[in-house]
Amino acid sequence: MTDPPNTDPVADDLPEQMRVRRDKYDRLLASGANPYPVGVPRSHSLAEVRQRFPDLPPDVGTGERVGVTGRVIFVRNTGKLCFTVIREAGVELQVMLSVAGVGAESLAAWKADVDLGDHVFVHGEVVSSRRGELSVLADRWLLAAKALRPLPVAHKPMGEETRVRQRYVDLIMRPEARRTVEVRAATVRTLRDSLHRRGFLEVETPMLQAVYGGAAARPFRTHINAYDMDLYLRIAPELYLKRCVVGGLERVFEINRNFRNEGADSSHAPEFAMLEAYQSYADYESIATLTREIVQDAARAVAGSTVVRHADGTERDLGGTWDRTGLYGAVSDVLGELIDPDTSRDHLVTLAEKLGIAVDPGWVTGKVVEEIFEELVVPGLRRPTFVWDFPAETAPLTRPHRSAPGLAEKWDLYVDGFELATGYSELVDPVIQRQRLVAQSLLAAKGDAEAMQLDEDFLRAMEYGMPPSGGMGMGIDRLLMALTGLGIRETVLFPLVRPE
RNA sequence: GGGCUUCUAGCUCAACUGGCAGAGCAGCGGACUUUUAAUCCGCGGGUUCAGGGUUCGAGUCCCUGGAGGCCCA
Repeated sequence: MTDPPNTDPVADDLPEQMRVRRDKYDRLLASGANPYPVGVPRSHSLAEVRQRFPDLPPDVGTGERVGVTGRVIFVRNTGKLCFTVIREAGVELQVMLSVAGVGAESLAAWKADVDLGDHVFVHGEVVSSRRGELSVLADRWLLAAKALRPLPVAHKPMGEETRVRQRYVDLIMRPEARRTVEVRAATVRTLRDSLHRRGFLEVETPMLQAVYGGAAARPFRTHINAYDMDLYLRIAPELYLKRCVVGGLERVFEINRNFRNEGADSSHAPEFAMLEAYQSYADYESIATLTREIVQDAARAVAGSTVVRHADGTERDLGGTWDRTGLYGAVSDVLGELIDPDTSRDHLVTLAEKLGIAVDPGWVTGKVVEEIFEELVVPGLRRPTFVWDFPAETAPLTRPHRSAPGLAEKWDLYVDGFELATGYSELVDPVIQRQRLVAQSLLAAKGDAEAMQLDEDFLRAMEYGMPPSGGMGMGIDRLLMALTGLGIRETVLFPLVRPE
């Protein structure tokens, strides 16, 4: 069923260019043509045509007839010979329509009915134009799908907001947008391959959780009608992946979305894809090697080598074994005085405030050190750098350092001034783990919105015995940023935006 | 949360101290059988983000709200 033409009162309010296209649509229907046929007899993709005739000299025919499709992205209509560039799957090809080829009536219909943005089918001989452009010289054509909205100007960059809100238009207009999607897909596939090659099993753990945990973050809350109870969207998969390790899945990973109810800016998104991997009988040293290797695998997959090229044209070498520094050592160096786990909280607060950091009175001592670190050291970490041995207080799921009191066996990996990944020797002692989580739940009771909940089932699992393990987590969006130099909103196809 | 800033034609942007709302591309009509952001002639296209206020007169000034961006926390 189709509405009769021009009875929609809204149609009168349409912008001129949409009204024009609506009128063409109506006219096509009235003439018995179908603006949205179920299919067209395509014989070759544009890529296949280009592949088959890579080096045609100018102004020759091939005798080869093909049926091709594509979106009209460029139109130059003259009296008896029309040139149009169509694009399909990122490949462009010129089509030529002439009076001699299709007849006067069909050519007139082409000029009257086809707009920029339409999908068309063109059948004809593969030729080259006098200027040497590979082309299909039509003997017939069909509309494959009418575009009712005009495309943006091809030669001026679209506004960033339009690009994000209407990614489909961005993908139509900007080959680079398509390329970013391809790079992301290649990266994720490579991560999976790298881990599978190393004997890891991919699992999927709950996103809807009655008790959230595994990170310090505010959750999103939702509700399940069947149980009439509140649930949380997960902030991390860690506690479930550790249950897997307890169960004997000794190398597991998950690539999936986490949700954190916090600020949204150029490097933080409320939902973000993350890789977490856990390996029995590994520790934070071997997990660092694993992390470096899979990042370098990803670089080689998208750039062909460990030297990646960023969107601004600069290059980053992600090869080699990467720098490493100790957290306390780095902070001591930049402050010019010794800072260690015994440094008093009062002194650290004084230093922090001198740096202009707004110190939250609820911060524990280790948190103050980390804030100073993030303020003074992180922005300078451009080359991939592991920062080792964090304060134990801020890492409640991490094993205490094997030799240094007050520290945890945790590293963070930084590149281009942001955190890319984190890794631990996992805490597997259920008694200490219970003490840590009880302490966290007390913080929560005192109003710390980022503190962890007490997950009794997780503790029960730990009490069955978890082997010594290493674990790591890495933001997929962050990895894309490191590989491409793009902002997070460019690496995500449909980032969250407020409704218009 | 605070400060600064932007929102005008389908798209990208102009419009001086408040004085007839414009350009390029896109669109419509016409010419053109080799174009590469074609060219030439002609023509249309606006709730200036929304609402209120000041004024003879508001895209412009003021207030409230909305959606972006940048900086700070």
